[in-house]
Amino acid sequence: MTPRQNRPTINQVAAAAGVTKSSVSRAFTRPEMLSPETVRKISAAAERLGYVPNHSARALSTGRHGNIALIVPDVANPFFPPLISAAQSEADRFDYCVFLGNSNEDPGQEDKLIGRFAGQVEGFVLVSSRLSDDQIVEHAARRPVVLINRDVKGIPRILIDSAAGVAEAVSHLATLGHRKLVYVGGPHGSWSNKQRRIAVRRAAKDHGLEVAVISNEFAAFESGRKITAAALATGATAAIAFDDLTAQGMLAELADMGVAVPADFAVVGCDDVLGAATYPPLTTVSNRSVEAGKAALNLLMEILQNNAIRDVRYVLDTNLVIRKTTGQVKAGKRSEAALGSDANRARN
Amino acid sequence: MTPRQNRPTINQVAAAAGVTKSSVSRAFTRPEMLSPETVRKISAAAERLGYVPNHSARALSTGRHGNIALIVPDVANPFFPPLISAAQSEADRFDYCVFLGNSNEDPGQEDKLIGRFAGQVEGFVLVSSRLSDDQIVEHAARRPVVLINRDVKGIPRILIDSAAGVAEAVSHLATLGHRKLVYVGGPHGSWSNKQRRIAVRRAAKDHGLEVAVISNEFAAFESGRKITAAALATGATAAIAFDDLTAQGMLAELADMGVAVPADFAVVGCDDVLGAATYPPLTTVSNRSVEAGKAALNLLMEILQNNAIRDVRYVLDTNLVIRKTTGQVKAGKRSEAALGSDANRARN
DNA sequence: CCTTGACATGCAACCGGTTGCATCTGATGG
DNA sequence: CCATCAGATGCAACCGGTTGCATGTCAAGG
Repeated sequence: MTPRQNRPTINQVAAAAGVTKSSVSRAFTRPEMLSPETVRKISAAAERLGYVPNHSARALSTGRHGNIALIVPDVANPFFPPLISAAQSEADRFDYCVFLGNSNEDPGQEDKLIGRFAGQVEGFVLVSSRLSDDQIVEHAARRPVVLINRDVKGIPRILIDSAAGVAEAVSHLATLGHRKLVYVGGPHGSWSNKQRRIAVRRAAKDHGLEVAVISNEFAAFESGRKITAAALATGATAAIAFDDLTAQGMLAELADMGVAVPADFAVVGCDDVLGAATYPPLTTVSNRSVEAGKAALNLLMEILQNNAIRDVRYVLDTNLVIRKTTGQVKAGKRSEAALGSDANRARN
Repeated sequence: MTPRQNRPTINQVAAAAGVTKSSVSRAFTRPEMLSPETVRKISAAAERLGYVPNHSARALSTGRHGNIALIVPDVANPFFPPLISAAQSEADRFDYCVFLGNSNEDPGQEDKLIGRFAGQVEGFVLVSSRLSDDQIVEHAARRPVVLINRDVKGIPRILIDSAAGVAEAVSHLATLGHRKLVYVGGPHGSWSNKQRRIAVRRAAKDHGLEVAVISNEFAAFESGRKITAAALATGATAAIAFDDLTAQGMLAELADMGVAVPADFAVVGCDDVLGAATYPPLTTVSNRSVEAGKAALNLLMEILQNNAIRDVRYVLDTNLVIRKTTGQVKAGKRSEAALGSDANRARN
């Protein structure tokens, strides 16, 4: 019933080469233990038969699977694919296979996926995990875990520090004459969101700017559109959005409303996932997701090799990429900042 | 040395429940063979110990891994993530884990990935595979394979028929008064590219339009920009691009060149991956990638269950989504069509 | 020439499940 | 009351590798 393909086994190779299976096994894993001639003989036989070691059998006896799992909240969010791709290329260098999990922003789903993968991976990379700190610690106790954009003490983590870029954005807007900003937030469980919100507040304070905060659970084009009216109602003359998608949605909505960007309202995105592909090209905070993916994988590999978890906290800096959605405030706009702040739904 | 976690094994559960491991095994796989009371006893013991069956051990003895592999040419191309996400959700329903492979448009890499995965998956979904037909047939002989956007006889396949949408686009452009079109191509090995090119040619013939074809190996924003001058030089008044990314690049370049869209030049994309997010919002051919991903997975699951490969060829229709990058040809433009066709680099 | 030890290879147990067959029990029917 | 049989459970082999230890060989050293 089971559609077992008749792939040759180690025994068949052994028979063909006139040795025992121990030698065949060693020819593949520790050839230096064998005489060169034996290795050659075995390789030839293996080649001839088309032998490929059985992954499950090997995993069963060694406990190492040669697999890792990468879990992201939303594959379709353009922030993640380049990261996924980079992580995968790195894994490839180490001959590891990558399971991809899509938690769909749902902690329950994320937890379930981890459970499903747990039996056949050596470690996890959790990107922008939506789990609680406790859950993460618990999982990390079982298997090596590396986090990206999540700051949990004791768990190795790669953090993209958008704070620096966001601060630059605020400073840039201040220089352009803006007096009141609105920060349009992102998902609740997101470490990046919290970090950006705090960075906006702090930098604004340094520059003596007013800040309104609007929360917006789902980061996407459509929700960016929806939130735009509320953003305008705060009386701010510029918005810093949680991410480029949100910003892009705002641009579309602003265009439909006849609000000129950047003349009447400035917009800054975050993560630079759209490049110069928006209209007008979006001023945004740079993105280090490729490096983050690469670094996370290398870190995980190192941990797996040394079998020792170091408390690493690796921070990647960002900076502002100025394009065309920010500009000098119009003369009349500054005074309006004082009005209409009742639409704020500030969170801390 | 091996960091084997001390997860409880079937033997420990057996001991705790006072039965043999056969019964524990059956309690999980064929509970109807056991008395309800025994099942209850075993479940309780398993629960208490936190027992989870070992995936590798199970795979070793049954030959089924509960894994499948999904291979795409470029994770970062926005066409694929929604498909990946959809396939994953479906896999989840069947308790399957998904390996993701990124071939980076390279047949060699794709082949290598398949080899790496082969030992631990029950089947493959190859999306827009860049392998040769022979290679695909060869792999399909070993493991069940389902193709998306690749038409190989005898291999189950899901095809997104953009031909219908493309034909609609040509007809739409003809109605608007265009007399000469240019098709801006995509990757060589791409079935979709071939299909679209043929569809453009055929529909253009039906409507008595002239067609130039420009090839453009890598489908992306930047290459879309680069190809724009050549596209204009053909003397066409409208372009149909292999995909939205290419079209978006063309829009950016046209804007920089001061060519008004759609007044001076019309652009049609393909795959509708950008939604209304370009400026102007892009007229494009609809996309069925989510359905394709879902269908491919269900097909694969069916094949795995029935252990019989049917020669399925499942076609998903598309249609034109008219937005703002196509419009009536300006009076003076029609006559220009006859000129400047020396820049054509037509391929068949 | 015998001892010693390094090196190459074989032996057999083990990893953690699954499964065909044997065994045991108790109920059913003649 | 015994033969029969179905249902529940145990036994042991097997899946395909890895690895600690034993064995065998051969060259160098005393």
